[in-house]
Amino acid sequence: MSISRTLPDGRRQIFGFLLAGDFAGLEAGAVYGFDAEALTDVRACRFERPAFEAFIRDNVDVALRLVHVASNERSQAARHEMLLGRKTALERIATFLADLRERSGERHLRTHPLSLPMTRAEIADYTGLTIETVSRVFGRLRDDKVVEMVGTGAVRILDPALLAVFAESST
Amino acid sequence: MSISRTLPDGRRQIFGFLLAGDFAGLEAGAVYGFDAEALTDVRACRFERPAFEAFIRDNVDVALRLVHVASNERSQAARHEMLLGRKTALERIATFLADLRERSGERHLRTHPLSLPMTRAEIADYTGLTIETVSRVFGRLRDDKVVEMVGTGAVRILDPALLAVFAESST
DNA sequence: CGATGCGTTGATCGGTATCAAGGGGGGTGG
DNA sequence: CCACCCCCCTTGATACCGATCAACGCATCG
Repeated sequence: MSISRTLPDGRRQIFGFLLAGDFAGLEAGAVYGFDAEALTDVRACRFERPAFEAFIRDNVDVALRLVHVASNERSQAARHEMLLGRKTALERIATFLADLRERSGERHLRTHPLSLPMTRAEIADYTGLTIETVSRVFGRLRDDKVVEMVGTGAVRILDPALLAVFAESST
Repeated sequence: MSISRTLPDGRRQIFGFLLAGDFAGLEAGAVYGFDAEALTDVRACRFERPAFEAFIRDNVDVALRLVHVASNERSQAARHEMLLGRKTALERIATFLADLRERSGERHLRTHPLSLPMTRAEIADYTGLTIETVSRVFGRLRDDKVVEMVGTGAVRILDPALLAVFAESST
C-alpha cells in the first residue's frame, strides 16, 4: 500500500509504502486525510473508530503502544523530509532501496532479490523525482554494480555497504 | 525553537518551528533523536519520562490526547513532505508564510506584521532551498506587493488570498 | 496484430545552486 | 563617541542537476 496526497493540479507526493503488518490510519483523525492505494493484493483488518477508542480506554498499554508507534512514524517522516529536502537523486534512490531492504528484512520478507511492487511513477512520487530520473539512477546503480535488476519489479542488492554510503553522501 | 537533524557532511533539514505552547519530545523515544534550538528567549517545561509515563497510565484521557497530538504532527509532517518533494521555491516560501501566519493567529500572536524570528539560513533549511533563493523569493513577493518587508525580521502580508494561491500553484 | 501502459534512453531546457561582491546594522574596543 | 568588525542579507553572473520533451522497446491484453 502507498500513502499519499495529491495537489489540485495533479502533483502527487507519496509519504510511504506499507509492508505486511504495518498499521495505518492513526492520522485519519486529523483535519486532512490521506489516500491509500494497494500495490499488491492486500488483506486488511479494519477497526471501527468508536470501538477502537473504547478498547484503548480499557487497555492503557495499547494507548502507550500507539504513542510509541506514532513516535516512530514521526521519526520515519523526518528521515523522509531529510531525503526530500536535502538529498541528491542518487542519495534518494539509494536511501529508498536501503530502507526498503531493512524494513523487508525486519518483516522476514525476501530481500535477495528485493521485490519492488511499486511502479517507477510511485518511486518517483516517493522520492520527489521524475520517472526518467528514477530510471537513470537505477541505470547508474546497475552500471556501478551496486544492484542487479531482476526485470523491473525486483533488484538484487550486490553491495549493501556501498549502497549505504550512497544513501548519505554521494559523489 | 527549531527542530532539525544534520547529515554528517553538514546538510541540515529543519522539520518545523515551535510556537509558544507547542509540545516537543514525543518522538524522543524513537531510535533517532532530533536537535532543538531556541530562536528567541524560551521558557520550557520539562517532564521526566518515567513520571510522565506513569502519569499517562493513570490518565487515559491524556494518552488519547497524545495520540491525537501525534496524529496532527504526522499530518503536518505530510504537508511539509509535499512542500519539499513537489513544490517550487515560490510555493515553498508562500506556504511557509501562510502556515506561519495561520498558526500564529491560532495562538493569538501578532500577525500584522508577522514576526520571523528565524534567520534566512533557517528558512532555507526548512524549505530545502538556499539562503540566496529564499532572499530572491522574498524579493519577488515584495515586488509583487504580496508582502512588505519590515526589516528582515518581520513581514506584513498585504495580500493573504494571493499568498494562498501562490502556496499551491504558482506561475 | 494493433493498442495500451510501463520503462528506458537521448537531447535540450530551466530552476535553483553555486560563486562572487557588496551593503547595512549592531556590538565591541579603542 | 566613533571606527571597525562580524554577521546576516541582498543582488548579480554563471553552472549544473534534474525536469521536460521526444522517440522507442517491450510486454500484456483485447
